[in-house]
Amino acid sequence: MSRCYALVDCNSFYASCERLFRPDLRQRPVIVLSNNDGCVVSLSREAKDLGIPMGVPYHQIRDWAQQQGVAVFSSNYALYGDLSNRVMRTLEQLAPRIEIYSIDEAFADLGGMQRWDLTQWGRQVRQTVLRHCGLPVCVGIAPTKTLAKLANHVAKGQRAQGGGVIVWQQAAQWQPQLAQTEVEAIWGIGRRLGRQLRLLQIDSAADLAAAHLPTLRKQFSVSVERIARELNGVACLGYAQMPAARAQILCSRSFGRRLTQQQDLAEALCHFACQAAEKLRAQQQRCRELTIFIRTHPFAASGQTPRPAYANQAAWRFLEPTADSRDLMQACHALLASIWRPGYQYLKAGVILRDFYAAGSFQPELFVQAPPRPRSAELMQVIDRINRRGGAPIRFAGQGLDPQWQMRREHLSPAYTTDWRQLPLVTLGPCAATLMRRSPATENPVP
DNA sequence: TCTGGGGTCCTAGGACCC
DNA sequence: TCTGGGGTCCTAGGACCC
Repeated sequence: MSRCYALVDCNSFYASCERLFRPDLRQRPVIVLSNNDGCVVSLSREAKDLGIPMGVPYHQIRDWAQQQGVAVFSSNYALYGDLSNRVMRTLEQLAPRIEIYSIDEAFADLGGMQRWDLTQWGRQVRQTVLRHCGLPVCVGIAPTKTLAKLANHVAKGQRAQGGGVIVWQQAAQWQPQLAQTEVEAIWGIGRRLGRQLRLLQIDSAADLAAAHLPTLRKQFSVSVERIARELNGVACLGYAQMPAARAQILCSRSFGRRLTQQQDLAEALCHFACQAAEKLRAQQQRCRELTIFIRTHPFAASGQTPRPAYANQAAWRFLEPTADSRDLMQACHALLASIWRPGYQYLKAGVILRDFYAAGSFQPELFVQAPPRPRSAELMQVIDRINRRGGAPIRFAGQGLDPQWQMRREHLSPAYTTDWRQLPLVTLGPCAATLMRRSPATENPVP
């Protein structure tokens, strides 16, 4: 049976989320910043039209953006994560099965639905998600994931004409588009590969589709060969309904300000370790390896006022797999002591967990068994349950009481959908409903 | 002063084994 | 004249994605 994939992708996802509870921003340019208010990572249509580039450091455009009346937001992952869930639950009702690919997009498996009016199906998806979640999406449908991605990209460009849905079932439908698509615009071809492909006169998606497959594999990799096949309608990328358990878990942050004390770094690392442990337990696993890394500013040595730069990492192997936050924190302390160097201004640190085992699946060596922590699993379970409920979380003293490394989020919007205290208020006027929200500072409703 | 965080997949090369 | 070869496993690093 031939395959058929739909890619459903939210338009300007973070910016759209911010706008959802701020109808006053509906026609205004909106941008969302990365952690620490570093770079621009999401732009509304109006902000793109102003020419703000994706990924630009915010400080480079701050004053200008203010003059242009751009609404600026810090990343609010509590809000985006919750709205993403609502979108995915909605899609599950509209498709036989979906594969969640990222926070704002999902593939739907439409195999067996080829005789349907797929354009009509795509329109229904757009309408339903808009009605249930208030978020605009575009839909691309094609026989392979790579083509569905491209169809979605085209649909985004055409949505002004009332479209937003592109369906390709025959090669004649997608071939004209391949000729117009730059090779770097293909899913899986980045800047580096693009440059190398262009050296071989492969400039467009059509060129890649027509390229000699064994040469592609030899000169690049099997991944590039697969992309070329997919552009010809031959599905190489399978469908994964269940998200595979993560093979590694990484928790890291750039700090809101530089850290110079070992104790502050230790607290940050312990905090990341506890976050990572929570994710590990959520996927019912234990890990045998923990890596920490610390580093100064990457541009420290080359900046205007050069500072000494330092980066290092170290790994710990547990005798037996563990998911106990206390084991991970102990390892963090030991590892930090081995790579800590005084006299540097540290900007970033992180914890990586690897080498996972399901509980009970590990054969310990006969004579080297770690002394078990009594009732470890039960304790962690209770902590996770309490922390999932929201409100004040349970934390370990090692995470610190007054973190010195909190990130900068000067433009954070309320947690409209995940915190009772920040719920938006709606007051009904004589003619129209006006959306209100509480000001966190005063608890008074403000428009 | 100011440049994110969290992932995956693939390959090359070294260690080790028989 | 001339030092085996083939296989597996692991890790580091590169490239990509959102």
